[in-house]
Amino acid sequence: MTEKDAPEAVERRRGSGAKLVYDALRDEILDLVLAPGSAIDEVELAERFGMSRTPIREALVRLAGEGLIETLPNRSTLVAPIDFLNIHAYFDALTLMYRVTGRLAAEHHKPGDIVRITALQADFARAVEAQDALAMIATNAAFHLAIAEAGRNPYFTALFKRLLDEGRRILRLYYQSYDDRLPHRFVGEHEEMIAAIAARDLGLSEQLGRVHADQIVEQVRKLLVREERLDLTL
Amino acid sequence: MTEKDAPEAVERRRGSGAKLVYDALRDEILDLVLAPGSAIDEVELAERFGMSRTPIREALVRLAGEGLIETLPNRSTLVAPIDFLNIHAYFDALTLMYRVTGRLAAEHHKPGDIVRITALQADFARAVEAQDALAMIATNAAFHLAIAEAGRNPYFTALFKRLLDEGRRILRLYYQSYDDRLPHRFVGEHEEMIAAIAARDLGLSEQLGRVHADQIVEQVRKLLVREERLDLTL
DNA sequence: TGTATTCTATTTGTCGACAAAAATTCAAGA
DNA sequence: TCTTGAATTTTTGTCGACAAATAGAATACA
Repeated sequence: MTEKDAPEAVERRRGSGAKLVYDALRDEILDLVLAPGSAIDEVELAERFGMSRTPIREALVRLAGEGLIETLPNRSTLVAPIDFLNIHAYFDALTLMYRVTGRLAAEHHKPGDIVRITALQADFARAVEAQDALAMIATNAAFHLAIAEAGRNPYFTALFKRLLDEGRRILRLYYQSYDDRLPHRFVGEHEEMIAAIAARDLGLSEQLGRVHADQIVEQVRKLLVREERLDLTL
Repeated sequence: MTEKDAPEAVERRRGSGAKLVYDALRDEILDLVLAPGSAIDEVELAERFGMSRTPIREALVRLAGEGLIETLPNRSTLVAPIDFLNIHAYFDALTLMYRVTGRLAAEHHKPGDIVRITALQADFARAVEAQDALAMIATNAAFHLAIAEAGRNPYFTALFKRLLDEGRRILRLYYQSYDDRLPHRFVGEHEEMIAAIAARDLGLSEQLGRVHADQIVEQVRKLLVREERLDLTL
């Protein structure tokens, strides 16, 4: 039961190793448990998960493919830094995906979709009530991803998923100093979005997506400006 | 020099193995040298490239991350089939990316960009003159990717790259039976796009992107209808 | 003849080991 | 003390081997 050199090692089905490590590392990166820019030690991970380096490396290759880590050839691999220089490009892409997925969801959603989306929205509302920042971030991303999936365009869904992932790291900074009125506003906006999608109002769904995105962008922008000022005064 | 069991094996720098295999397989998949849906044999590839299965597997993991192959756990890995059921989603995404990258290129391009884009357009024009279908496809994709890069949004560029890649396989079918007037029309449209981008006319650039996309979508759609009819008459 | 079951063969996922490359330490000389 | 260069340690990329999982062949049974 107690193995000092393999804390998370358990009996697993063959073939599940890489996925296990991938999921664990992904969450730790997105929740900022692993600091952006910090080094990743393959051997350490192998010991921690109680497996050889082979499945660890497979997980790292997959993470690198999604831009969550960076591998320097023959040298260390790092947790991808948050690129504040390209933050404008990020906001552009995020806003467009909010609009597009909103519109497509209104166009292509099927009966079960609204049920799923509503359930995830309830999860988000609960997290807001409980003031659980990590849960807010995760449930918010799940909610918007469900809308994207209702739009039934895997290309947009994949990009949006990547953007929401990257956003989890930024929001993790944001929610550390959040104004607690804002999440409540998001709850209301989410409900408007669901109604517009259910009513198959393409234009309104897209517009609400844009408004919602602008809301978030504006808040993060304020946060960044404040951070910059803090940097300057140090 | 002659090694019967490792045709492509040569002295390489350490660390280049996976990339070599990745590039080679990627080209063979996109040029339809490897048939969509066909199985991939790791051992065979290892022998062909004269290396062990480890770097081969790394290349396969990366290709799977980009959706170019599909891995069935504990079973074979196959070249990703062309998904004609989702072709509508593909066209939607492609059209939007043509528009967005056109607009952003007009907004953010820097001096060197126009030079690069013009050079790639010249390559495309040459391929059209030479009636070299494979070259047309490759240079066309490179041209549009250069426009995307001038737009300086890595998220859009990455999605567009993936779409253009996937498109290479579809166009490979298309150009087997192409009407030779069409590529010439594309040459003219490309030149209009360059002019609009250089003039920093955001609206026109976006509109030309849309027109260009519609052009391609319409042609591929016609092709698909024809193929369907052929299927029915068999 | 058709179906179920055991056996065999192929293929995949994982492992431990080794060598190349880089990072680090240490020593020598200015 | 600082720089240069050699020696050592650490870390990565690759390899060959083995075992689990599956597919296919062979056999038994109805």
